[in-house]
Amino acid sequence: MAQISKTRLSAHHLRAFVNLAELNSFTQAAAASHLSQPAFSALIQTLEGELGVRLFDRNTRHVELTCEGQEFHAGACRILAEIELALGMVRDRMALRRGRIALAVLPSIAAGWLPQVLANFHAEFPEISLQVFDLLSEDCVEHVRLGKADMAIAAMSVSTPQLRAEPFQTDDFFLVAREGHPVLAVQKPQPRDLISYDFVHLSRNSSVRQYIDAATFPLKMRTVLELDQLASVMGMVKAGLGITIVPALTLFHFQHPELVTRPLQWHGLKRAIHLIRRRDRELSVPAQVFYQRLLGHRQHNISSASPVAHKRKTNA
Amino acid sequence: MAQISKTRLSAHHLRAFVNLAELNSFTQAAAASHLSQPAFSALIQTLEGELGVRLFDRNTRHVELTCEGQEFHAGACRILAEIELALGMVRDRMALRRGRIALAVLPSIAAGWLPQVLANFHAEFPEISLQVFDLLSEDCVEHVRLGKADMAIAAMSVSTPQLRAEPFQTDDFFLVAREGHPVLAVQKPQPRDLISYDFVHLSRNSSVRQYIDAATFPLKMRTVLELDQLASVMGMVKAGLGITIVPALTLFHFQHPELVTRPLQWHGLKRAIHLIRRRDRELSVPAQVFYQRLLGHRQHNISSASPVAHKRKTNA
DNA sequence: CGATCTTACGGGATTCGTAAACATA
DNA sequence: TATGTTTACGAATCCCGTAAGATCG
Repeated sequence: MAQISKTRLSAHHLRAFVNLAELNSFTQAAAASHLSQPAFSALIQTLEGELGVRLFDRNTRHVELTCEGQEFHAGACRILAEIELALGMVRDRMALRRGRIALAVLPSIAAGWLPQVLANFHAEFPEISLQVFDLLSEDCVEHVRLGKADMAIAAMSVSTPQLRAEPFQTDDFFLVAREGHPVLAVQKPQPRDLISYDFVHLSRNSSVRQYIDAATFPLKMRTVLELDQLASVMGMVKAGLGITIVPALTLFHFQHPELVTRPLQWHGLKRAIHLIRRRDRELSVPAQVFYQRLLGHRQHNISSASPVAHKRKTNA
Repeated sequence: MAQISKTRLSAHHLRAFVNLAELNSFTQAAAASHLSQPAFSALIQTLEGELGVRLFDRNTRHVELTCEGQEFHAGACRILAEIELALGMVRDRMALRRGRIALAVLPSIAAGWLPQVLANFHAEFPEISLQVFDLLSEDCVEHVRLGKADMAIAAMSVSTPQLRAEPFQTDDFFLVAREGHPVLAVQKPQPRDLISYDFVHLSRNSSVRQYIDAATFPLKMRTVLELDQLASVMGMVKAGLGITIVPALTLFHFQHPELVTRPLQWHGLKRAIHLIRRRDRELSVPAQVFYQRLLGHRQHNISSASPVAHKRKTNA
């Protein structure tokens, strides 16, 4: 019914009505409604006018619900309850007592520093359900584009009408070799220092590999093996099949007594990790808060978290 | 919570919000809400301000609910539904105050069980004025067709574009004879057991008579007298001029110590009483309530009310 | 007469519509 | 550029509080 749009019916009216129905006194109900008594009286009259029914039988000594008033009282209580409920749910969301966050992140991040951030967040807001998609960069972005994830952390930048990327952290590359490998004798190895050694690489379509190929161009590495999984690469390097180059964020794969890592400072060999969001969609309240937590952890990640874990080894 | 009294939340706001949530366009939703578009825009902003959450992600090309907005949408719909409900109930109750019901019913019903139903209804809703037309079935239907009556209870079924009939109750036929009449010696009289006795009948154009003639075909009754009024038939039977057959609903005419009634179970000898209404016109609220009362009384009428009243006599 | 509801009236906030500015595909 | 949203602003309305009036026990 279009009736309702016409009906100037507010929660205020309903609360006042219920107060009067339960207190049976204009004076008391007015006080309970934080209104002057005449204003309250007018309000009840307005309500009766809107409904077209007299809701109270009243004189100066007695106030009592009419038949229609009783009928409406039940309805008014239910309406107010529904309002409380709806408002409560919204408030809960704002207070982070409800909600859901979906993230799409690189596997290296999902397995690296993210768990700690998630754990902290979950400890603080246990009612927020969390979902993580660990995907390669392209798929991360796609998840955001399709709305499956609120935001993504990926090793690429996107700037489209739909998506917005902001720099989040940078990721330096490290040389990894088996302990005692001759390449470790070189203090600050450059591309030309490495071409004589056998390499174990990630497969040619990985973004990491493309960074490396670009940075060493036009030199050719001696690739003895290409693999898809970093864990496999680690095994091969440990077995002495060759050396490899990987980003800092993946170094946790290579934490092993027999392996040594060395930072590489080659021109252009630096991954840019971006935080990607949709332009047209505001982050949900929980996601906004989580986003702040992410930014708070960023500093640690770049300079300390991963590299620190290996300082021990690189200096060894 | 005192929160609500503070919250300036009206049905107007909710309806506007729901319109926008469902139309996904400020312009269209503003029209649907009978507001100018800027006013509508401001209204949504007010609502968002009240709740403290952004409810819509929007730009000039796209409007879409946020996560929190979806949550609130469900709540808003429920609230509006409750409002509709409460308003409807009040309006219904109001209608019951100053209403009017017009019925067209068979004389046998008007004099039989209807008075009790009317009396109960009138006690419950004294402000409703009642009108009863006691007419033969055809005229009952005609009164409904012409709008003179809200509904009819008649011994016929009609199914036209205008009228709708629904089965209401069935009406068995009874043999009536003066006490000591030889026909009473027969236990379960069939048509052939009756043709040797004199009959007092209703006139040939009455629907009751047509039922009887059809059920006894091709046998011929020995009709000594035809009358228009059941009361007259009763007098004749009591005087010993003959026996007769009448529907159960009319038996109250024959409650007399000198008369005996016997149920007849002949094939096809059973009146179907229908409740007839116009298809194009919804029953008024009072009429709807009365209709419910009718249905409530129906069971009694069929199996107990009339027959029970005569069990005493038939067993005598 | 006294407690309580209703009416009268002025100030202040809210809401509306028109017109112009702004944004995005 | 064209469509659609937001901002600006004046006018009408609504709402509230104070003060006076009316009513019933």
